[in-house]
Amino acid sequence: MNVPASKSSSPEETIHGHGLRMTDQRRAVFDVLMGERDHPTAVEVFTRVRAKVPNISLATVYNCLDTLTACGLVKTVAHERESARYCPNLEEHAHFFCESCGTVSDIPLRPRKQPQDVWNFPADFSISHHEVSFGGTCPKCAAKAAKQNRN
Amino acid sequence: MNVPASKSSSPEETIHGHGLRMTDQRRAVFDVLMGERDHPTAVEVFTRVRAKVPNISLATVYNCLDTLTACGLVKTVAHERESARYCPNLEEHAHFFCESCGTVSDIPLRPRKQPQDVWNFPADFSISHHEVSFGGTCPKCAAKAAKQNRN
DNA sequence: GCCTTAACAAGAACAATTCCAATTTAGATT
DNA sequence: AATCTAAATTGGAATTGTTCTTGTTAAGGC
Repeated sequence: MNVPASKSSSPEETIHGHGLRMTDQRRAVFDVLMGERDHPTAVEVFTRVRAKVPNISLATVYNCLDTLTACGLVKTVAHERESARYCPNLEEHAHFFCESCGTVSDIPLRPRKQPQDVWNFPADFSISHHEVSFGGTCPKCAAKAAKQNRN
Repeated sequence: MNVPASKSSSPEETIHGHGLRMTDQRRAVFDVLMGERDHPTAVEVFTRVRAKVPNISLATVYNCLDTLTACGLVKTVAHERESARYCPNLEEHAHFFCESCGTVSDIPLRPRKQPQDVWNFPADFSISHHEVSFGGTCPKCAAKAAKQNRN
């Protein structure tokens, strides 16, 4: 269960490639994530999906998120033990959490760079994945704060 | 509550500098973390501390860990929504989680390097902190696996 | 159209952490 | 040294986010 979803194939194909079915619920959960790419929590996905699939249960949302993640269509984002968030951006990237407004932004990796350029791994560590999250103030909130201070 | 503990001063001084007291419990929790620097969870700290302070409660361990963290004597380590771990290494560093044996290793930042060298932040993001965690196989487990494969 | 298995729904269970109210303690003040 | 006050600790209850369980529904191959 670690086959990356090739960007060309549809989510249906990817899911079928894992021997699983594309159901209304999975489709709706995926569409919600693709529709508003703001890194919602499971509960946020749940409330949004209900607009389309009114009888879906929270357990099913969790199941769908898990299977989408297992198929490599979605990434799970963890930050400081807050509730998990979900992200359909499959490019390598880090996350920035604005402490003032709570928004989460994707931060792309620079081309041809890798974490080992900055962190000094003793020899023979074999890295299979990394999760990088930043906290601070986003440009919007920084601007707002600057305006306040001017008065 | 964001004054870094200067390395020269004792934990007592640092705690007093925050207007707080050094109690037996806080001392014991701190000593446990300094004694075996393996990134224990709160419950692991709890069981270890009980050897010294048999009546300490788990709630107090959580309280102590919080105050030590607030005073900058200890860092909280989060990884993929597992239980929090605690670390008395105040140098800037990332963490490596071995998926095979579960050990956590500190990975130092290279001198004069910073995360922005690798991740491409749009202008005006003001970063106040970052948390970086890697998953993979540690040298010990890699060696073990290689040995197995040789047979 | 039937049958097997995957997927779903609803709620119970769970684990980690936080909260709360009552008691104890540290240490400043007399 | 006794007293006082705020801070710290305790134990248990409560909360939160997530997973598990059991019965029901629905796909898709035959």
